[in-house]
Amino acid sequence: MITKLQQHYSYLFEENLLQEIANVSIYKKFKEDDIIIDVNSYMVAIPLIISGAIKILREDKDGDELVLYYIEKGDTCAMTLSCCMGETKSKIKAVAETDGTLLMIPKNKMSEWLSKYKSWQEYILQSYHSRLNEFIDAVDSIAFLNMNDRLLKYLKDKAMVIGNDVLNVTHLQIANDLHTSRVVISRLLKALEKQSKIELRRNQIKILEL
DNA sequence: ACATTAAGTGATT
DNA sequence: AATCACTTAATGT
Repeated sequence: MITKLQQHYSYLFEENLLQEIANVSIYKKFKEDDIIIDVNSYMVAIPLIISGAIKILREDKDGDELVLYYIEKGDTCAMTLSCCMGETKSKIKAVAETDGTLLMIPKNKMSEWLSKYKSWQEYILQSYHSRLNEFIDAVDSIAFLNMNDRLLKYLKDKAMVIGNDVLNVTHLQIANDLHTSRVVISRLLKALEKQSKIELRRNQIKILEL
């Protein structure tokens, strides 16, 4: 496992820290659509993603969802970090976008390393920084962008995290992620197809140019 | 052949 | 942009 760590994280962390991570963390595999973190769950460990992608979404009391952003290898979940610090419940839900693997780091270690390792401290800070930016983007797209632009961003993000421009999703799934109705998505997608930006098939969308 | 699910469309608010 | 009502197309049993 230490070798896998070195492959993906050696550019981020010093050798001692890598070794310590390897010693205390738990290696986990996850499959597409697995729920990594659910709302209102207490965090006992923070995830460090080795491979695959996870989407972070907000869920209201009716179970309506809204995708905030994606995290990939080398990322961690800033929400979890803040939950670990404050002993609060998770306010978000994390669902696996693809199959992948991650490390769970016990939360007591995470604060211990903050003072012990400079690289860890920088990583956590930088992680907060980038998540906050993505969060602002998400807010922007809801507040200022029309549905068409949100859909474009969604398709782009999705293609990027799975590293493929053929997406296997239904219009209904997209509608749920963007918190709108299927009919709206179908119409917008149809319009995009007419502009030769995408190609539509059942359960599949191929991205030509965005 | 029939049922189910995904997608397309016009009309209305 | 959302909702309704309805049609059409694809897919599974």
